[in-house]
Amino acid sequence: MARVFTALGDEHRQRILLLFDKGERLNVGQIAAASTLARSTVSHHLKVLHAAEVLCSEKIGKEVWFWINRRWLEETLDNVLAYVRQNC
Amino acid sequence: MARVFTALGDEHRQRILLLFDKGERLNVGQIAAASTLARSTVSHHLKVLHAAEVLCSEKIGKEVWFWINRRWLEETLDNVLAYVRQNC
DNA sequence: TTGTCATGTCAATAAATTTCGATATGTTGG
DNA sequence: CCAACATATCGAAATTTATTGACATGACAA
Repeated sequence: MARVFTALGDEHRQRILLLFDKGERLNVGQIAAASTLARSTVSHHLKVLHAAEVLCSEKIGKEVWFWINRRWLEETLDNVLAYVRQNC
Repeated sequence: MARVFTALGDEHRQRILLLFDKGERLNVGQIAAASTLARSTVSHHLKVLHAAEVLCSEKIGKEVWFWINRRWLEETLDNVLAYVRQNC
């Protein structure tokens, strides 16, 4: 769960997340095209986001499609918010 | 707002935040004593947390007291959660 | 004023992360 | 099989962040 905050605590990764429209899936090429970073760098950030379970992915043919793990994000933020309300 | 995630995305800073009981105020000495890090390192992390507005501080005499900015934390998490629910 | 205590700041080093190009892997179409 | 394509991975360099002890500051008490 702590990994989520690390993942979200980077400007480029935040930009990547903001690319996604509601329920949209994007492949690496689309994400890289919208970024100023090199493809391999984008790949690195996607790995971090995936490891934090913020993004899900599925490989279809040659392409890998990513989408936001809304459920996990919501659950994590909800838990932290509940903790704050109860203990802070 | 993005700074909050950066601030929370560090293990040592998370530990520091978890030290605080509900509504409690702690001074730098108490926080440093509960940590394995050097005092100057703790001071650095407190600065980061303060810059992100996660912690408030007040100097009283020789000591500086810190406490959690519950309102800001709650507001930030609430906003992000609302965004996620609406756009993800 | 002098000494002590709590904390902040500085400069140097260490460690972690980011970044990129080159290369590898795996997939599809010819 | 071969070529073209999408993506991942590797290794090195660059950048950022973390870490520390030494020193500075500022408050209080004697």
